[in-house]
Amino acid sequence: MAQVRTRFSPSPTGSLHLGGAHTALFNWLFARHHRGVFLLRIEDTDQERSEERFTTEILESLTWLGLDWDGDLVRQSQRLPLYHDYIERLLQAGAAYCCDCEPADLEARRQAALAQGKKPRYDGACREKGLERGPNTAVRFKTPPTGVTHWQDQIKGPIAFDNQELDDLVLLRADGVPTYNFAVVVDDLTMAVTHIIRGDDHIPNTPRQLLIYAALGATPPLFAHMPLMLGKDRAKLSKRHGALPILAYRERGFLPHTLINYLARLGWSHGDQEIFSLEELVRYFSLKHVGKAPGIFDEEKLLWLNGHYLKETPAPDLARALIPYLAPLGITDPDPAYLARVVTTLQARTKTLVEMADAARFYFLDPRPYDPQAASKFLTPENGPLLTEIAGRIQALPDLEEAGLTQMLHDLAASTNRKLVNVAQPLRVALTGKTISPGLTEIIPILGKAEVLKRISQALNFLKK
RNA sequence: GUCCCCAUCGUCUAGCCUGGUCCAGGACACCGGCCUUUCACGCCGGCAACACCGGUUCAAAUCCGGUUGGGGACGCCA
Repeated sequence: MAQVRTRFSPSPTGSLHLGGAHTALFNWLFARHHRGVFLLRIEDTDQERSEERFTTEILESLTWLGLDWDGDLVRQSQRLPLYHDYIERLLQAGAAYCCDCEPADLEARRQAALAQGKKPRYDGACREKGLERGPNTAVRFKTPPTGVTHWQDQIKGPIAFDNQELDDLVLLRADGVPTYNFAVVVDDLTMAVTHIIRGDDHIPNTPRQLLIYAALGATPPLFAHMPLMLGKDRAKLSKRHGALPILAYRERGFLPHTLINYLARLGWSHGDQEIFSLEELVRYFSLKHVGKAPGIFDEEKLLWLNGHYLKETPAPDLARALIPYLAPLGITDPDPAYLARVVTTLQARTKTLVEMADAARFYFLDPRPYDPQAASKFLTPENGPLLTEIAGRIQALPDLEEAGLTQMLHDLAASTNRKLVNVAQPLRVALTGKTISPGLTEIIPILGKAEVLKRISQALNFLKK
């Protein structure tokens, strides 16, 4: 087989969402698996709704996910002469014709048909008029009235449409801008795309595109329609399901590989395996194991995966990734070595980088003001002597080894006739301001003796009031 | 409405092509328990599905047909 060439072709009318990233990923994986080429094309023929800021955001999203594309970015808006060239060919061949029907009329006829329960389709009014190109004429495709258009879908299997179900679609608008179905064919043809992997909401477009390839005398690429990603209510994923732009997941503290792993496993599988490195995904990916049924996006599982990768990522790497999330809390320029130690204590306890940053707060900032509930329960006058005693013992410790600290806490519990938890909690609140934190014997060595003693004395001050 | 696609635990899925090894396996979530200085992690255990009806066959989650259900598409949007 010739070299595999796939493409991702978003339209810059909005942010890149999960669904788009899903298709982009499958195209990328397929191309990389076959050591082929992955192209990126911006479908900006809708001049009304396309915006440059969305193109920028889409590129940033793909880059963040690590989905790198080959060659230059292609923009449909810069290929107008090419489309006109192909329109001429179709017109010459008698496979297309000009149409001067009023858009408003067409819309009215469409609504009327729909209201009568009929399939809304263009009636071919201008088909035999022999109109010339003019300022108000669009160009339509002359769809064969009979016959069947079919293809072997690489995911769904054989699919067939009766040509009579298809109407004469507009190829070129009156303003000279091509429509989606036409531009896509010209682009995929000229970019030599071999496999079109896209959402199965494009299935109805496929016979139309196939017919255009045929009219052009070209061999069409292979088509693979992947199942759609649905929201909790089983409808196409959209904002109301909380489907956020890809970059919003970055803001919420997800690791890019979490998204990659999650998206890969939605609609595709490799036996029972859930966790995949990028290399494994590239190695194992195959259209053969892409399922046909739509999948529902499950944020719980995404969180679980992120928690998993938070545990797996080496602390120094994670520390670097955490820095941007610390800044909003007022923690800037943290010492890398210190931060890496901090991260080690938080990896198994948080599910996002945002949570981790929040949990890391006390390592850098004054634990005061204390959590009111925690303080009223544990920073009580009767715990004063206990805290004083703890301070004394820590002061006396030659070093802050975990084993020694554990021993000290147990000894103290025994000698003061308390349960260990009743020794630990007051100290925890004194050091962190909260009742929930990493283990005390992990925290103390990181904060260091001086800081620990300072925080205990601050707590003693507090409870005297 | 018409056309098209789809159908295994609540969710993601394995198995289906090449029927028997499946009274259906894994994961998330959930529920117990263990561990434990808090919270997590981890470990152990549990709950839970082949949409329905027919057919083919010695045998069907697996093949065929229909029904039902869900989704998608019907633009001078992509």
